[in-house]
Amino acid sequence: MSRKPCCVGEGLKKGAWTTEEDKKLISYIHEHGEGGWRDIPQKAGLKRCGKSCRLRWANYLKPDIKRGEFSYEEEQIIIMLHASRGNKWSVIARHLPKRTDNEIKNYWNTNLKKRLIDQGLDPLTHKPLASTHEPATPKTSEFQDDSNSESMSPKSLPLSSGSCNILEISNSDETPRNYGSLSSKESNSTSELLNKVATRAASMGNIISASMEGTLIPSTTLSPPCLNDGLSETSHFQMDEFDIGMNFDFNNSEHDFSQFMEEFSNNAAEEADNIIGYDQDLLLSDVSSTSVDEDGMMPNIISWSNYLLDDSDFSYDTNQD
DNA sequence: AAGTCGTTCAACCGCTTTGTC
DNA sequence: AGACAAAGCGGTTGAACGACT
Repeated sequence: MSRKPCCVGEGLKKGAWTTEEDKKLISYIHEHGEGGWRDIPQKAGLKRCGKSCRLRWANYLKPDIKRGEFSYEEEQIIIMLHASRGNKWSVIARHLPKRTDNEIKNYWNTNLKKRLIDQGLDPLTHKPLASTHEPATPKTSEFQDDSNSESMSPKSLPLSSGSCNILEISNSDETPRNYGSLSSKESNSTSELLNKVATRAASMGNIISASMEGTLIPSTTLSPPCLNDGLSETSHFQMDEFDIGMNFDFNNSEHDFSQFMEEFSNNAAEEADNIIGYDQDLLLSDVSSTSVDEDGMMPNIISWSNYLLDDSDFSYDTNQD
């Protein structure tokens, strides 16, 4: 009665695919279409299990897959979505057309994760490492699993005790990126700055997440999830029970994002300063499936995240030094 | 030149979810 | 409702490669 394992068979090949195998698979799928993976190996003359065929096709051979370097916008979308969704690679992949979840996952683990760590941020929570003295990883929702992978990863270790080496941020990455506003200042106020950054990221993640889920509702008549079209009047943002607690007139500004975020981050940062163990549960309002207005979301995510990481006017109080 | 080490990423593994009968 | 197959998903592995000694 036990279920038949799908990939157990004699003479089944493992490991890297040859071009010959690729050709066979492509040719078969072109002729017969996707699906019926269990039977494909036999019919296509491949000594592979069906699962392996499906993965090879989905992650590599499929014609509409975009490969190669990730753009800056893509990186920021990944960071933003990861802040709100955690390791939901397939969810993140849905917002990066032509990228596979596997590729995003790899890119996160090999690049973005390290970059966050270099910035003194916990890649799990997107909060400053400096402020998380105890491994107070929120044991709720999807972040649990990654905590294990954190401890096992030799690549993600350790920052010099509690100090955030912010001056290295822009140099740790060969690609010129506009992190200058973060890296050009003295490091004494690093913790405070990073707290703000992390708070922003987490809060932005909240907003994006809520926006995608349709739970971001202004107390006025704005209808979710569209952020850009609906914000025609002063909107008071609220997510379920979580009241962001601010009003903003999106029409009355030349720099919507900066002003909104300035006000928003001040609010959030104050709260974060006062509340140790910023309630991560607020970030974890994941839903099983997300219906997203792609047209509405993409420009917003990009511009919002651009603001988050790019804005050279990032408020920074040097008097604290 | 040879050995070591670190990084990357395709592929695998095992579990979960979804669909069908 | 339950059993089963197929597909989806996320964590992990290991081969390949480049940098360094």
